[in-house]
Amino acid sequence: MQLTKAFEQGVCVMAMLTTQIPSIPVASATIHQRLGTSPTYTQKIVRKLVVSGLATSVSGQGGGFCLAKASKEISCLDVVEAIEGPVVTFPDSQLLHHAFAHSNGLANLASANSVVYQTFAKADEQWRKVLSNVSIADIIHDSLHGEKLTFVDWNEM
Amino acid sequence: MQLTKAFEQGVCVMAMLTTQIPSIPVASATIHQRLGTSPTYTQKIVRKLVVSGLATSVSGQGGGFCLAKASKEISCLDVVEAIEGPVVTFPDSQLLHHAFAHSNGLANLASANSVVYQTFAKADEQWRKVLSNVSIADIIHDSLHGEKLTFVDWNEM
DNA sequence: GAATTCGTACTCGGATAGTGCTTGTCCGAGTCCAGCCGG
DNA sequence: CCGGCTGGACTCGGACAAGCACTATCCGAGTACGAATTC
Repeated sequence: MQLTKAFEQGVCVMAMLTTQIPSIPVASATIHQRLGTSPTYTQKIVRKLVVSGLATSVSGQGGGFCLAKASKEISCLDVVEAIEGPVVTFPDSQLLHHAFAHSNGLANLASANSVVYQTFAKADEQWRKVLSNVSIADIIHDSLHGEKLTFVDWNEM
Repeated sequence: MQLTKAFEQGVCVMAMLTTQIPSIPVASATIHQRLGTSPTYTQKIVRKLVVSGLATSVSGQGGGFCLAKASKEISCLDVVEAIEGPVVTFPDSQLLHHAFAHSNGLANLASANSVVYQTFAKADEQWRKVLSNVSIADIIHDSLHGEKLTFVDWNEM
């Protein structure tokens, strides 16, 4: 069970936007060139960040993408859910319910379905909790090992 | 991000084995008929439970599968890892590292890779912790709503 | 009547299709900016 | 001057193709048990 690689790209994009000089948007071309990824696919991923309200887009010449809010206001979980949608690990196709609904004597086993569902819901909740307590700013800060953050213009590099 | 449907089948199998009269193995045919799933694929899933030490197999006529140990000694996490293998949610293909390793001034951003990795490792750990505290016996018990567990022979039903 | 053979029922495990989601491409449409006119 | 055209650079967003992991099938091999066979 893994997140998709699209999420990994999403994290990279957020890192670029965070370290970008705030007044200058990062162009789509700049992003996929730096990441070495597919131009159009990466564009779609960035678009998800925009739709989720983590980034803003600027059309036209000199356009691109900017961070929508302070990086300390954006958690890892926000990025996960922007790219992957809501996280529900138990693939509830009601198999337990269907398997045991018509069994003599043990028909109550059918309700194991919701018991399992709720157990995984709790586990998911804990997973989300950890990620919601770590912001993009925290990630950047911890990466720099005390070095001071300097904004750059990725378009120029 | 979801577990596979194979896992859901695995849970159903464990539920059957737990409620089966301990001295009689459950035949492979019995399992896939009750679940309404693919015979051969379900067989492969059960096999994974055997390899992981959650179930035992009996060859030959009258053969089938039994629980390898008491159901209260088997956690949800055991079943997850038997079917899915170890759970690592961050798909670490070193994209962050490669993207920023050769950037002027911000090369330290490359180490964000391991920071993110460890963040997700913590989240995964919490997820596992919840599941390891819930046993198959707990699931069965909570499903029965106070009704007493009666063992049956699924082969006969 | 006991050992051997045989048949049946079952699991083991690899090779190999089918399917659906992730990944990637293409293209038309919309938007913004800058420079070029014409009044 | 300055207001409106025009072209280029860019994002928007859907339709569609490719790749890969999950799902599913098939088949040969191994194993246990019981019944028939043989001496």
